[in-house]
Amino acid sequence: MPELPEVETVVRGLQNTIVGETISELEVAWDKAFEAEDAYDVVVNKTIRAVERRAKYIMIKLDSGALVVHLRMTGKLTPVYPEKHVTVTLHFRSGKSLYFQDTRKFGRMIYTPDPDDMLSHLGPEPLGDAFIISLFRKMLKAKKRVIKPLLLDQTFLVGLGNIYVDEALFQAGIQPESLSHTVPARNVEMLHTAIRTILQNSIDAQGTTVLNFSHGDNVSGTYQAALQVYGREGEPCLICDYPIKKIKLGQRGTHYCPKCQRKFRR
DNA sequence: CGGCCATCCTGCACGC
DNA sequence: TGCGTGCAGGATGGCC
Repeated sequence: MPELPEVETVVRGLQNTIVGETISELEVAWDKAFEAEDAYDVVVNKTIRAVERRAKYIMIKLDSGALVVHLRMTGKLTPVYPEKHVTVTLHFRSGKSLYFQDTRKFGRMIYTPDPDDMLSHLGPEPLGDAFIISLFRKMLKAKKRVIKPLLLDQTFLVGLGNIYVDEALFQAGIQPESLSHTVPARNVEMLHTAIRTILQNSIDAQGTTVLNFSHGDNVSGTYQAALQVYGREGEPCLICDYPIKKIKLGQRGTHYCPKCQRKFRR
């Protein structure tokens, strides 16, 4: 499933392939996948001026306004016609097309006249220069929440999905049920490093590696090799050999090592 | 405000 | 083998 690194990879690809293309036709095969305040044809005859990423959203900027795309779990944007599960197609004057393929149909493409406004509720970018340790410490202190659901909350911090959160908390030695404001500075520092390292490494890997995501915890490719707790319930911790535990937290499967990760509550 | 739940949707794993 | 059931996930919205 696409998390921030895969979205970043998609954006970089689109920057090289669709900027400058003019939309000649919009084809909506699955009605819920496309939203626009006005009629669908607002995008027709508009030219793509830039493609940017914000959080896990892809912003396809037009002469005016933008198409904001969220791939959710199974969405893909591809210039090659996929046989199945195409929800939206952008046809270009050049004769080329861009297909939004989405097996599970959770993904959305939304036309908005003001993309920055639409995405203004989102938290800071973890890989941005502004995301420094002192800021992160303040952010965690300001909330009194269970840390895992907090890190998944995109209005708090963007980019982390269920898999990366489990991995980052493991690397930082923090038990997922810990309360955000009680985590010691040392562990906050480790968490900050873990989040940035995991995301950056994953972006770097996707530039050169074809990752094959199949389903749930059945993840293959180099990505899987990097997973230390996610999907490893009952298997030995790579540090201490104690069996990895799986619990339900905020409706999400949560994996951690009961020995290596401390529960900070006060 | 925070925690919890359902919702969306499909494919896959599991048990009988 | 074949069927039914449950689970996985990101984001949103409703409820208490």
